[in-house]
Amino acid sequence: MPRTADANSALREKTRERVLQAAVRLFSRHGFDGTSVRALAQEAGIAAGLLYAHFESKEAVLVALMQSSMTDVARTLDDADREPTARDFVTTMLESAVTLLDEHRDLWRLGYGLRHQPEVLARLELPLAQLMHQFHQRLEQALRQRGVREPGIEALLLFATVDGISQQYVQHDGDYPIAAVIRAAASRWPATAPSRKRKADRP
Amino acid sequence: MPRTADANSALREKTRERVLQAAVRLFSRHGFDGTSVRALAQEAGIAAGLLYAHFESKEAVLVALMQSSMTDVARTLDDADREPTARDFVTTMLESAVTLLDEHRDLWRLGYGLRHQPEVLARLELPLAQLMHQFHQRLEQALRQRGVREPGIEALLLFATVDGISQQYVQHDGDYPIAAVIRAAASRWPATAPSRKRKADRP
Amino acid sequence: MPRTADANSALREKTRERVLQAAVRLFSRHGFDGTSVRALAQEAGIAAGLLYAHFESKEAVLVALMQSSMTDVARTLDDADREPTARDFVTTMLESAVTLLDEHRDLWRLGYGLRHQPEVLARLELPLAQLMHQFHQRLEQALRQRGVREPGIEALLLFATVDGISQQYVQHDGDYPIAAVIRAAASRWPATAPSRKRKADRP
Amino acid sequence: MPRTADANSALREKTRERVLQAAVRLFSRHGFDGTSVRALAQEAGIAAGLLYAHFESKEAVLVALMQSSMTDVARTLDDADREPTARDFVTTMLESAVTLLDEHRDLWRLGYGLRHQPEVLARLELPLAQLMHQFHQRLEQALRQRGVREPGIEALLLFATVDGISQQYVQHDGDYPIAAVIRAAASRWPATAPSRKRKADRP
DNA sequence: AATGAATGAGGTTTCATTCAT
DNA sequence: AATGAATGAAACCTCATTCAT
Repeated sequence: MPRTADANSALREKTRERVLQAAVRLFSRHGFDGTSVRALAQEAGIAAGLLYAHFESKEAVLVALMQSSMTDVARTLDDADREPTARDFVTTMLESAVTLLDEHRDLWRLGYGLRHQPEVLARLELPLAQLMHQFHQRLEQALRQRGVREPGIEALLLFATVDGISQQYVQHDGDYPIAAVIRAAASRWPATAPSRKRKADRP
Repeated sequence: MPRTADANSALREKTRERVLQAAVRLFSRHGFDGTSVRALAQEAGIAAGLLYAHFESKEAVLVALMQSSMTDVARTLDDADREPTARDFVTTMLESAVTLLDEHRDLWRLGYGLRHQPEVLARLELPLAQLMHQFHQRLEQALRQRGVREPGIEALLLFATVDGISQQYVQHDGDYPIAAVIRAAASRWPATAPSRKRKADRP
Repeated sequence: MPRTADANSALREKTRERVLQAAVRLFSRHGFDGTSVRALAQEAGIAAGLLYAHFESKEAVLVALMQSSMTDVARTLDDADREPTARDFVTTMLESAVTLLDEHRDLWRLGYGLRHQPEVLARLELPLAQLMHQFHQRLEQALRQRGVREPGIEALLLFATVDGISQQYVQHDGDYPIAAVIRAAASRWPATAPSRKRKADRP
Repeated sequence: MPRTADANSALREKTRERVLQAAVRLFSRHGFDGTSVRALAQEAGIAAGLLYAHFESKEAVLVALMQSSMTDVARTLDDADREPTARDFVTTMLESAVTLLDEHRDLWRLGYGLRHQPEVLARLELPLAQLMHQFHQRLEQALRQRGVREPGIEALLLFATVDGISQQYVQHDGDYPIAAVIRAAASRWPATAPSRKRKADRP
């Protein structure tokens, strides 16, 4: 009689997870092309062939990885959106980003490396541009609601700042005075809540 | 009968240049591993074998490329250093960076892609960390001289901001309100010159 | 509690049969190497591993198939042997062959494909040459008994003709005027029964 | 300075030819799938990689082979078409076929093996059905001109006979009384030239 | 009897690099 | 300086087969 369906399912999940974890580690260090499937399988502790029972191709592993990273992004905004003032918003967003980076440092390093290769991105069919657009929209809206003038431009600047700080933080790998930098960055934004006018309460 | 030494030398230089230009284009689009020597030679209009008369290896082409990009960075600082106030310093540095990016967009894309792969960087023997350290030192010094408090932290923030804006600018490929973003970014920095105290004129 | 031995045995037989049928279909279309065990198992509706409870290897499936086809051949001769004249003998043999081909078209296609690869045949250990020799012997004997002169040569010709017609018939897959061709082929052979002389009754 | 264009061209041609010859030998013995590219290259005396400078894929080698074999077929008909009577036509066609088979025995063995695998043929995009149709048309026309009644059916029979004899001949590899079989086969066809009526000279 | 996860050898193909000319 | 045929290592992936359950 076969293994129980449950046992099988657990087995599959475990292996899949090991592959993904090995992939983050190796891809982020040696690059996607610099990581052979054999090396990947070895790091995951499985036979090379088995990888293809879980992923269609080496590329599919990368795609799975990046997709999981893309859903993570929105969280920083969700966290920040609870703050009333622009300054707190920025602070929280940066702190949330740092938490994220601490958890998934390698995954993000990988993403940063991929971002600037259009043909590669196209092959992976990741909706990156679309995601960034949505992110910017939400940023602009958040800043407008907190009384920031020129929220479109300011959103771009904030995005760039968060992105820049994040990359520096990831790159310095430990010895980066992130708290102080966050404080300095946030101090550039107004600490006062906007006068309580929203769409709804116009006279 | 041999060509004159001069003519030969000029030919060499021309071919070398064509290879480098082809390399920026292809590496930045398809990645280093995604570009075959054959494709590179074809794009440069030469036979594959000839490439090895000019470069030791495919990797050496990449190294030559990155080195040329690294020397460029200092220019933004040189330009900015002539400005008296922090705000003008930031403005000029960003404007200078944009000029640089306009000229060498692909080269920078390539660099951004490489930056986060430690093992790859190690193989290329590029003194990236060292360069970034120097750059930070100069930034800190520049800010201190212009009366900025906590110049160490502020230098980090400025670096991150310039880096973030640059990447966004490169990535948006044309439709980025760079002037407005620069203005917004610079507006965060003091517009007044420091009281005229330099090293020399302490009592 | 175990199933009864009978039920088990019937199950085994059914599964085995399904595998064989799936194998004819797939092997004949995609070739032996072009058919994976996985695909074979799927077509048979069983798990890949189970195949090995019924056959030693993928090759063993092929061997079983070909053996079953080889025993079939003799039937055409058995059928034809009842006819008194050479012409009827040929007619019946061809008609019997057509019946066989209609029943096992794919199996024969498969066999035709294998026939000309000596090293493959050797690996399968099919006594093909031996079988063809026996077949030829019986043909020669049959023709001699029906008064055909040079029965050895004529047997070769008859064999070739039956073989050629059979392959054309299989290949045309439906639109082949087989009846007319059989008539034309048979018309080449004498329609008279031999005078009732056998070995024994020479003076 | 590069090799002369001529020298290069000769080099290429030589290598290509060696690959093709190695391919006939190996494919015909072990089958297409049973022959690895490595084995093929070794038999051809070249490095495995070089094969791909001459052929797009292993499959392309097979296609090149089969194409060359297909042009050969028409020759047997050209030869036979010079004969005035049906019997001589058949004799010459068979003799011509034998010459062909002697020259390209392995190539034809290969073809016979491929013929019955529809999906494989489809992938190779060989116009086999079309070719066989043309061949049949020419046969029918030839027989009609030589006064054979029911030339359509007779052409099919002749085709099958030639095909059958050819395969037997190839398969017996030496010890086949081909001359006698040809004589026996041809004796079935009328030895008289048709009364000299052609389309044009009807009253 | 039956399942399907797992293995690891071997398949085709690509590619950086060398070398004869 | 320049060519492109040739090499051979290594890449990705498939597959027959085994094995725990």
